[in-house]
Amino acid sequence: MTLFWKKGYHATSLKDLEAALNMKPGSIYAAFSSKEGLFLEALARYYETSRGAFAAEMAKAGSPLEGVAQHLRSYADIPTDHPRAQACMLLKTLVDTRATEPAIAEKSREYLSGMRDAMTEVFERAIAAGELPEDTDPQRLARRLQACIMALRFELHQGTGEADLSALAEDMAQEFERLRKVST
Amino acid sequence: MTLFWKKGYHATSLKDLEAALNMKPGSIYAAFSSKEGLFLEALARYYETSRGAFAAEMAKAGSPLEGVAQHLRSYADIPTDHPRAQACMLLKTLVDTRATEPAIAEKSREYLSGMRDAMTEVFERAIAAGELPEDTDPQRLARRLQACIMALRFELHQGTGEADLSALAEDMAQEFERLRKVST
DNA sequence: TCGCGCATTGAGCAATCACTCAAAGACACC
DNA sequence: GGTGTCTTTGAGTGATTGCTCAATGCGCGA
Repeated sequence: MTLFWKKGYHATSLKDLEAALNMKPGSIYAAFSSKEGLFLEALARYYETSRGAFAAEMAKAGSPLEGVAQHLRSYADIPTDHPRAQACMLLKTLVDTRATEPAIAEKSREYLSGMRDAMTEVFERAIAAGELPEDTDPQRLARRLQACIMALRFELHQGTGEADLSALAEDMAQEFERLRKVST
Repeated sequence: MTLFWKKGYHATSLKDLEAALNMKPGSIYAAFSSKEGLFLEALARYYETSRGAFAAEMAKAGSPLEGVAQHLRSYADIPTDHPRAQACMLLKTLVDTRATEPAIAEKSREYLSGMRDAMTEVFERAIAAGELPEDTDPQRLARRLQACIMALRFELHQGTGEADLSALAEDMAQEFERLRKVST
């Protein structure tokens, strides 16, 4: 997964995979049936761990909106040489495969939508808890949050310095905090 | 340029390029010396026309901040089947080549920084015109604007429907309009 | 110890990759 | 028409691609 994430589907060769998995081609094909099959399993693993980690982070937070703001700010703390300091694998994959590998691209879209669902739930909880007004559209906010996360991760990918990155994360976090209903 | 933009550096083969340019391999190498050379020229063209178009759009707008908001909203009007209805070529390139083609990745970063400079100028004009407070940081706003544009274009890439897209663009546009200094 | 079922091996497949170069063609000037 | 210069041509280069399969190794019950 790490290798595919770093190099992308097209730029990763079977030679690379043999070395990374310490398996010979025959074994790889016995287990995954094709490069595409192996990639799809790596992508599924990425999706599941990402979604799980997001849910866990939200559960730990003091409130839904606090969790969102905290999550956005957390991207500023990732060191530039960390393996997570690059674009979201779902974004990379969709960009890499949309024109050439429709099956993989479709899965990416599906997973992106799944992540958005997890975000929608957070905003629904915020509404239920009275943190956001009743007439808030949670799906719309989820898309906005996802847009922020994609952009932040792409900044990581670019290698943007910590100061600029935390300024951007701060702006985004405040954008969501400003939505908080003034307690009545 | 269109072909490279659509398929990316790795997924575009010389065969594809021969067909698109209607040139035989020999002529291509006489003119561009390598696939990388040809790609870099395509990327330079993308950068120059993008930057030019952005500057022209800003010049036409009633005020700097109006221009920014209008530009963001304009992404919602791009039809899904349009060639521009995909991620920014600079983003795609950086994502595609960071791990494998350092020279190309570096050029992408340079161009992204150049685009950000153009955006910084717009916010500087907004400050000079009294549209934004004197203590505003134009570079910080530029990075925020670029983040929004990257995210919007990636939504286009995903194939997000017009309704969701214009809702997102609207949220982003208002975010910048809200910065406007209340006239004193 | 033997035989059986299953996983692993890695040389090698056809296809494709980016790229080269000797030969033919195109064009301007006299 | 002839000559010199520059461009275009496309078959062919070796390397690499994703992938196959007969041969071998291994673990386990009898």
